[in-house]
Amino acid sequence: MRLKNLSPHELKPLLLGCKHSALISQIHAFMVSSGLFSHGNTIAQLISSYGKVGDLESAHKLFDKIPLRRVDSWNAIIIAYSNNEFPVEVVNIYNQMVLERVKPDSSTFTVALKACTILQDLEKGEEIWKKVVEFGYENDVFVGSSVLNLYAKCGKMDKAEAIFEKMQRRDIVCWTTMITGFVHSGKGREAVDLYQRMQREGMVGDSVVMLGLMQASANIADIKLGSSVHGHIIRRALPMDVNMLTSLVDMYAKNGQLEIATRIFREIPCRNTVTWSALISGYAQNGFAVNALELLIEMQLLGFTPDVAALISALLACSDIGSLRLGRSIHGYVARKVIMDQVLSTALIDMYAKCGLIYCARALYDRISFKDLICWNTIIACYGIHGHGREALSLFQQMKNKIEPDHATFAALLSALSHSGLVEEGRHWFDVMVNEYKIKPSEKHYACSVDLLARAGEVEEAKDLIISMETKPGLAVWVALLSGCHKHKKFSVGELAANRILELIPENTGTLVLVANFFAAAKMWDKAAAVRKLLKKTGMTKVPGYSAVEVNGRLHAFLMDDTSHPQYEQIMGLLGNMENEMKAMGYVPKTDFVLQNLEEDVKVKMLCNHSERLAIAFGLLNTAPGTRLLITKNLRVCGDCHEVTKFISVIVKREIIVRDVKRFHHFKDGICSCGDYW
DNA sequence: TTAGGGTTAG
Repeated sequence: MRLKNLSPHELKPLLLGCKHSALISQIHAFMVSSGLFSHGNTIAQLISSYGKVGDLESAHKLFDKIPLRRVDSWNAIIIAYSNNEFPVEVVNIYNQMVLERVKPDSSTFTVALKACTILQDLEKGEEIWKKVVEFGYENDVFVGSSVLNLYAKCGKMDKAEAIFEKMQRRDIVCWTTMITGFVHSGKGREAVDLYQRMQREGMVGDSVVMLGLMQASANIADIKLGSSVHGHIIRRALPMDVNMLTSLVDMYAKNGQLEIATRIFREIPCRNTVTWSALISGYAQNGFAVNALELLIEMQLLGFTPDVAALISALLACSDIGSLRLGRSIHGYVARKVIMDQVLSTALIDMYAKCGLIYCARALYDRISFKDLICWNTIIACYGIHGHGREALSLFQQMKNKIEPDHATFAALLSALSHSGLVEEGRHWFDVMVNEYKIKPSEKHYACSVDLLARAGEVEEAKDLIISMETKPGLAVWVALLSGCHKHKKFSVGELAANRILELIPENTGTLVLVANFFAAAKMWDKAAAVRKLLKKTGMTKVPGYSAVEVNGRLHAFLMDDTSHPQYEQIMGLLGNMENEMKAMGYVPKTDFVLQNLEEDVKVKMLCNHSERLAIAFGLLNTAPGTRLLITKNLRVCGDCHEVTKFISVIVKREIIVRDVKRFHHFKDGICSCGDYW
């Protein structure tokens, strides 16, 4: 290339097109030799060009050589660092600029505020904002949207709103920043309201706004909103790039519409890792653990490397089905290939705990130097489901000195106390939550407390707690009360709870079955029959109870009375032999748990076919003596099976862990970790 | 116009 005859004016477009550092250096050398170097504009351009190709060393060397640096040179270097993702350097250069009394302009402030956002450095950001006001840039939309984003990303939506309301001019980016800010802070409703206000003010949403609204739809589980956004995108012919399609997959998946999500996914021509992860997480979060894991394998077969999000979703799937072997192998993969972060560590803690290995969970937890809120909440919840209420409480005591507990912390704590029957502690911490931490109890908190009281037999107090609720009590609290009444045979309060549940017209069949079973236990056969009729009439059937056990890395699931299994005869034979031994040891079948009006011997036979027993027997037959078994059950484990498992643990000298929908039962030497309190 | 808002996860 001949540079000889070029003027500074002609150099600029040439520099703009440069993709290689060497070429820029050549132009740079030419400028020095031909005396054009002192031309300020072109120097800034040169710095910027070095920045664009990532050669920050050359950019900075050049910057250092400038004798009199004007704001455009400063901007060129600060933007170069910003674009190459060096936020700390951006802030340093900004500081240097202020020190040298160079007046920043709109670009400087914008970039500096963005750096503070990335660093989550609210203090520095606010200091910069003071300068913005001092130099009269507070009405600049670029600077304005940057400060909105700073507040939004630091979780200070109230401050963002205050500035937003005072803005004299708002462009689409300002609106979007607020909308996505609300979405990220879990306020999907506010995001939608703001979008509607934006429309009223004559603004038209672009692709970024639509992405935000799709997240809001997932956030507030509003599929109508999501599909109308989808329609809007099509009508306005907004570009359907892979990001947009990924968000659609994510939105439909999060709304439980997995067929639609999968259909869109299959039609995407060039999926990326995020697209895969979005669908994997959709499956995992909706309880389709096996589909999630299959998809993880499929993506790898097609040459994609799973990212952290995919692995975390896969771990969630492993937790769900209690697949320790797969969970461990993901842990191994992660340890070799991925940088361990807070989110991943927490997912691993959760996986080990849900697969029965609470001590592995604890070991991982102990290795984390800085624990965030969710990490603390997770370990407390883990001890809770294992029935270690005291340990959960002790962790909570440590936590509250280090970090502010939130509503989820108290939900985990109350649930832990409830599983361990720590009634007095439960009463105390519920009060502390309300009066000291000023957390308004949610349905979940009430449900835990009602559960705690009712399970301990304090059904009157539980009933009064429900009556004291400010909001209308939902299904969860009445169900908790009903379960307690069922357990303690408090049929009159129970009947009240059952009636309330029926008034609320539960969509969940499990809940109706619970009510029917309660009426049966109370020998209110007419009412029980009426509820069963209701179940049939509305076309609802009982969710089949099943139990699963992992043997040699494969998951085997059993339904109740599963005669189709190839080893059925052997399984029944083993159960029969063990039953004789158990009877000799003093076992009496608890036929109360068969909640139908049947003959006693038929009831006993029905108990024997409970799915957890089939899974246990299968596990015993197919693993080496002494192997610990983990059984996962999708419903609650029944009282008779609980008793039987205790005996089995003695007869076969094995640890047997049963994880039901609520919690763990760890059987060893005839004792259950739950102390028979569940 | 060199600058601001965007996809998956515990």
